Amino acid sequence: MSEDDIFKALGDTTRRAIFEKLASGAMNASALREGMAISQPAMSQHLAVLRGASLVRERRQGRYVNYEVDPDGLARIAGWLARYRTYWPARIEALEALLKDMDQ
Amino acid sequence: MSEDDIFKALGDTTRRAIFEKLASGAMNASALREGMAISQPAMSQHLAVLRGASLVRERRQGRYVNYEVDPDGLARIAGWLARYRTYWPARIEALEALLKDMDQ
DNA sequence: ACAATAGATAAGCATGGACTTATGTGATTC
DNA sequence: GAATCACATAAGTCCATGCTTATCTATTGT
Repeated sequence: MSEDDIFKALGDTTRRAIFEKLASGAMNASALREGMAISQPAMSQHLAVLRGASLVRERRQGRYVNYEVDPDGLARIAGWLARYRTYWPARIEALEALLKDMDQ
Repeated sequence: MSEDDIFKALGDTTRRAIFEKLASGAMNASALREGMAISQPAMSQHLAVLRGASLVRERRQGRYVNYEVDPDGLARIAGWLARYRTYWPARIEALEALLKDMDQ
């Protein structure tokens, strides 16, 4: 798991779509494929890449493999982003505040 | 400028290094090359990619071109990241707090 | 034990991306 | 105005990557 792995993993639209789907709830590879014109091996390969970037983690459940968001990858991005905080525009601060409100 | 462009741009170690250098202060392409085993055309091409991702912007100054961090790209990443706030571990919140302290 | 199902892996192919050398363009200096 | 300098662009090469089809492994159900 490196910043290279993470950004490369997210540099693919399909993978970001998969990640987004997982963010709305853990599910197995077959469930992920539903409504996504993507072959079984392709999905498997994408998940492997996301796993290698610590953006996703798996949990075996019988013959199913349940996938879920791995906070580690997200944390790493946040860490990277934080280094450039000096350049964050006011708009981001506003967004942050908004999100903080929404949480409550 | 799309999320694809941004993540793809950052998926390259050399480009992240260039970006990091620029984050420590605006400079022209030649200055950027100093201490970085990279050819002039390669640098120019990397800068073009970073520009295309709104991570960097240029300002012509005579025959020099001064490059600087463009907050737009960073804002876009922050926005993307914010969508998955639910999964941010406590550690990030701590980091955020720390950075907020350091600002003062 | 056997068939079916969920998923991973292998191998091949086609495209994309990072580099190279060579050349072009626009500003500066003598 | 000719040489020089800062940078961009063109064209070619090589490796990475995302897909495909085919096959393998592991678990479940009958």
